[in-house]
Amino acid sequence: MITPEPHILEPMVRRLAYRVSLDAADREALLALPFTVRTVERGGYIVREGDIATRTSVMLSGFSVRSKTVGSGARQIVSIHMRGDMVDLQNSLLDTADHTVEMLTRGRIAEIARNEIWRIAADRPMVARAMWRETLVDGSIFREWLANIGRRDARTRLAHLFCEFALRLKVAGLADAGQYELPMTQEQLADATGLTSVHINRTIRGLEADRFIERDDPRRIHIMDWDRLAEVGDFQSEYLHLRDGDTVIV
Amino acid sequence: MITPEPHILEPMVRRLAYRVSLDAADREALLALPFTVRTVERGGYIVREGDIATRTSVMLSGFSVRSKTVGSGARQIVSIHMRGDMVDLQNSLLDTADHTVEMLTRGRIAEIARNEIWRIAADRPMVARAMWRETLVDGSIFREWLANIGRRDARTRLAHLFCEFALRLKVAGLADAGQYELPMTQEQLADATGLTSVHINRTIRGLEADRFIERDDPRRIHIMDWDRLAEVGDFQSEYLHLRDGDTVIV
DNA sequence: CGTAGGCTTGAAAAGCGTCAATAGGAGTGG
DNA sequence: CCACTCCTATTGACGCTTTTCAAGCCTACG
Repeated sequence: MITPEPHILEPMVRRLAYRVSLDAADREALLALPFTVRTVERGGYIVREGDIATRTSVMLSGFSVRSKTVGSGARQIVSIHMRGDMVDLQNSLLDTADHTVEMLTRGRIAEIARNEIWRIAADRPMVARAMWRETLVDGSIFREWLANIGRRDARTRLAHLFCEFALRLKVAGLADAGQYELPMTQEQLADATGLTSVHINRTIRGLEADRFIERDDPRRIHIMDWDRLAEVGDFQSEYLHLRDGDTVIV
Repeated sequence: MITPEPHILEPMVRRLAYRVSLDAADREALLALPFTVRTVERGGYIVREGDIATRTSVMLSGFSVRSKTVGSGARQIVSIHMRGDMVDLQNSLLDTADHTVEMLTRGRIAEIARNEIWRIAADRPMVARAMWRETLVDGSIFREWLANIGRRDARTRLAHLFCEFALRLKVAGLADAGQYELPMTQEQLADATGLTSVHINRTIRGLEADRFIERDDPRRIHIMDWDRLAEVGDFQSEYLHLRDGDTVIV
């Protein structure tokens, strides 16, 4: 018996169909999009500040971050991307990229020309709707991050990020139970939370000391008790706009 | 001679046509959208967290802010809206609002049913494109705010906000030279920048002492020298995606 | 087996928050 | 028109969270 090879763009279709119902023709049209696959090393760039946007990149594997650099040289990570995310849908209508997208780990991306995206959006209303929805969820996450960085202390901020990670990984099918491998260094966690790596270290160790999480290896997070972690992280999953079953970790 | 009464939705059309070219038919279709006008008092709500989104509100006059409240009770303002902004385009595809929109000043809004927005977007590709672009610019501003709050110190953060305000007011035709009336209290500025009102006060006074700005009345900001303020605020206007002529204050 | 990147920890400093008190102005009711 | 209240702005004193600077350690990898 032969299992048919899954289509490379399958993660994108799965994502778009997550909360908008796409019919067979929609799915077929999506899978028929012309694309090129590229493997990018850890630290490699998908988009650089100032680039002219000509294509959208779909994450197939690995993790990437979108970041901005301020005048002092400090960096702020504004979003984290994983399998299924369409990384540059955001910028497809704007002239030049105002940020950088960089791989956190080695991974593969599928690049789709911008005009192909526009064409399918014009032809297939439900696909347009699904993509539109993705960007709105993105915006919702940006707003939550603003609240997180602007108004929560270090412990809450970090616990919140760990919760978000857990759910998004679960939805992307990349982690199951309450444990996962963090794809970020403590310095990157610092850039994502608006803290310093030293303070991230102390805060992680504090969460560990108080048994919210456990780590065998510095990057492997075990969530001891989802409810407790969500509480200390002031985490409510609504902003991720997930399906009901996906809003908690068992 | 009679000057024809300008149409109430004119500010919205002007905004949408700002960087996407809309033809006469597009404009007509936009102006033909059914709407209801509502005057909202200072402190009144346009959207409340948990509301089910059924309509989009176009700001006709006055100012509003979008905010989220965290567990500790602290509030984070995530965006500021003025004439021409379509406040709820963001949430039109998502189930329930994950934030609140509140008037900073008395003002008028035009409410348009969500399905009307969808209809015109489906019928008129360039209108869809213009609205899509608006939400992308919104996202770009969220990202800049994340960098601002996460990685800049209080003085830079506040100066940056003052610069953004100056340009947006100018583009909306609400302020001309380098001076404007701030529609926000210092406490609201604090909620927008992730600081406290006490520290905002000290920071404003510092900017004043060093002659970046002048104030006769606590709310009236005079920008002494745009280049200096932009420098201290680490402000580069690209993220607002304005037309070339609109990127500086005379 | 040496080097580099990431993690960890200590000590001290700085920026920003908290608490508290005062003052001015706008609106309100008598 | 005055007394009263509420809201906003302002300032001082103090304290705490987070940063900065610095050093040591571990592990992966060439």
